[in-house]
Amino acid sequence: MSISLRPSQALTLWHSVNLAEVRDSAPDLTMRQMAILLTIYLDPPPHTVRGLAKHLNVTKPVITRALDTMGIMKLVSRHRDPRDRRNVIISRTVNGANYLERFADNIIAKGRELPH
Amino acid sequence: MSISLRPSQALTLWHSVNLAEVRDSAPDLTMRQMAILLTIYLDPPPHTVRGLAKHLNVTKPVITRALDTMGIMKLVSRHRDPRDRRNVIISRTVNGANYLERFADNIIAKGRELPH
DNA sequence: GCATATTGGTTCGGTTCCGTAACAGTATAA
DNA sequence: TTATACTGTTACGGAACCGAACCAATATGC
Repeated sequence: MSISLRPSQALTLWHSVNLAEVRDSAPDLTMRQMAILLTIYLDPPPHTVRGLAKHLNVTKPVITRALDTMGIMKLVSRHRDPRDRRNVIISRTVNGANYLERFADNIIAKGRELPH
Repeated sequence: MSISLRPSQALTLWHSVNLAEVRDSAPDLTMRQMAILLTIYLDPPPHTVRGLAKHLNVTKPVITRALDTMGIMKLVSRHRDPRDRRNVIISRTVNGANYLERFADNIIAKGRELPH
């Protein structure tokens, strides 16, 4: 069940969601941070630093720092892989799931309000 | 003709578009810059620095700096209002219209590919 | 055991962005 | 004319982010 948009609708949808994020100026996420968070929640685990870096086409420190920030926000959690202790497995949290649930609701609401 | 999305679809759509932006690492725009650009192209003119700052709930220098950057990228243009030379009128460019057209096409394509 | 490879993290100098405050130019009103 | 208000820009110190290079810990192959 794909969705069908006209160009002005696509831009208006993007604009509405974006504007809401910018306006309330809560400690919001960078585009990269958001991409990382969504990858963790939408793509099948396990997720590692190296894997995420390759997937997003960015360097490792970008992932490490983003995980630091989002870890403090309790949006993701990290722990060592017991089977190969070099790896760090990144996993979801209840808080992160709630955050994305609210974000999705926001997108849905803006989509519903789209003009002709 | 509003659109209807389920939460997983909303997040997948956002993720796909976001990921494409992050990946190609072209000199991409900040969330704020994107919000400004879309406001200029979607809301009726005229657009001023002060008006945009109020609309986005940010300070004036944020707008000035974003316009500097996007001016260099030729996405927007600035000129003094001849009727009140204190005002700066921000207007669209062909290059900016093309940029947003491609961006909209990207959103539409990702929406079309959405799974059930 | 020992050399090598792999993984995540940290350090470094540099760049960009931020908000506050001060500033220059323009309009308005007395 | 002169004082005041308004608009956009610039300075400034601080914070966040960037990629390259390096480091510590762990695994693998001989």
